Amino acid sequence: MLTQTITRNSSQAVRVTRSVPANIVSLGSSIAMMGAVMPFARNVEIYGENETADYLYKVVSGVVRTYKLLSDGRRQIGSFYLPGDIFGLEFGGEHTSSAEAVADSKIHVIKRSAVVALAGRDKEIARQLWRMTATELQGAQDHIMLLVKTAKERVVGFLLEMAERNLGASEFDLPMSRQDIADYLGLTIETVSRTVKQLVNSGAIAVPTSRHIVLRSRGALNRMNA
Amino acid sequence: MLTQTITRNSSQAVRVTRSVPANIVSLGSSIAMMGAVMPFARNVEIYGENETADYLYKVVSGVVRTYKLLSDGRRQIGSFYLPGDIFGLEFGGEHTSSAEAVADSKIHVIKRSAVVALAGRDKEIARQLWRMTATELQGAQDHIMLLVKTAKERVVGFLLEMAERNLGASEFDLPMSRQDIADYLGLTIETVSRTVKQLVNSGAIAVPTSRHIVLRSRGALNRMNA
DNA sequence: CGACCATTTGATATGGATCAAGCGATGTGG
DNA sequence: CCACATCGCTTGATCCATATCAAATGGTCG
Repeated sequence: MLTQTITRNSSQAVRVTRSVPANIVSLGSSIAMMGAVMPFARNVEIYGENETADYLYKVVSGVVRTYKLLSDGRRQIGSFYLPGDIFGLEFGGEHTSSAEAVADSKIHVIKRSAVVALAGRDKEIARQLWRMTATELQGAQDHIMLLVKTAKERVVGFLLEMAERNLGASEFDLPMSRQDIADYLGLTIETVSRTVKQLVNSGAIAVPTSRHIVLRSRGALNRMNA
Repeated sequence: MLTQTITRNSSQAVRVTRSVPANIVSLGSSIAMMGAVMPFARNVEIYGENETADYLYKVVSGVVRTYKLLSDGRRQIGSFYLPGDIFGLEFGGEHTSSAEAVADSKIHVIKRSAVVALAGRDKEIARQLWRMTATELQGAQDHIMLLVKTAKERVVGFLLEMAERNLGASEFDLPMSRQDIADYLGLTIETVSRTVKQLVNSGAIAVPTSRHIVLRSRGALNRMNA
């Protein structure tokens, strides 16, 4: 089912932690000054499930997917992370999913211990760590709702979600493959492909190239979204 | 599909907050001394989706389900909460699901503001709030993995989860109906019923009464769990 | 006892998976 | 720079797991 390079990228982030003023309020901005930016090529693993979570990550450019495998090889993608998104934050010491670059990406890598230490001193940072986990939870709950819907509803839900992530644009590129979409939605690529075609035929969307989506009728899409 | 009493329980928790020593370490125990225990009858709503999250809750006895409804009435149960479990904690101000008593239950109700205030003073409490959210996240991720499996795998997964929650006992009562199980697993009650029957026929479990489960072969069950 | 609700069982329908092939774009080696 | 191999996506034919529709059974409570 999957054909992916499992080449392990073994280079490590160079530690560039600087002394950080105590009144930092935004985790995102404090992250910007801690750690280093690393490039990851398409399909390269960023971390593996059950590995020690020594770092957290912020997408600078590109896209990342997190996923879990079932024993028989079925893959379930948990989330896609776009530029600006932070991922890999765990409460416990281990990653609960694997992470890979969907496309060539630049990722800010920050030592977890540095952030946790910062949170110990700065209540606001601690609060933001909590909020990030809460946001992830919200996303997982939305994902659950997606997975109990029909194929058409799942695809529509996915496209609307991607549109939102693109600031509500009604035209955008999909950075991930049909297989990625299928594994995110719990469908097969054939079903994704056929469902997209249906949406095109109904005039709700246009797909000038397979990776480019144009939302033609939000109304129709929202109605199909249950 | 659903037949449930939507009687709103309008009584409010009496505030019984006492002054709490600053060195409290366990959120669970601090909760035990804040707020009041309230009874909720079977199928009575504890809170509704989008309501202001003024309280959080700890199950003293009985069982609670949280759920969301799709516009057409399909219900997805997010979690079941058993005695000792805390639920209803939100990072933001609103509940993201509704909550109902599955059976007659006693619930400890705590003012959220009291806990948040406590967390502002006590770093350890703040950390526990974060951990609770992380635990919820973990549960939601496990739920996602359940929802992409076959019907048999879902039912087996559910039974193993319930066994774990009963301290690993290989014999336990199900406090919830087949409809609740179906709505948790994203299946119909007929499929749940038939799948359970299959497991009985294969000798993996016994079901002396519909609400009582005996795990006969963990090995077989684990093998079926993918 | 009788009514009601939960669960099971049976018959049939169907959405999405599977199996198989074709097509178009992309990149690579000669 | 072309030719061919490869990869990602689509399309078609068929199958099957689960839903749906319908009815019977069982359990519980007034």
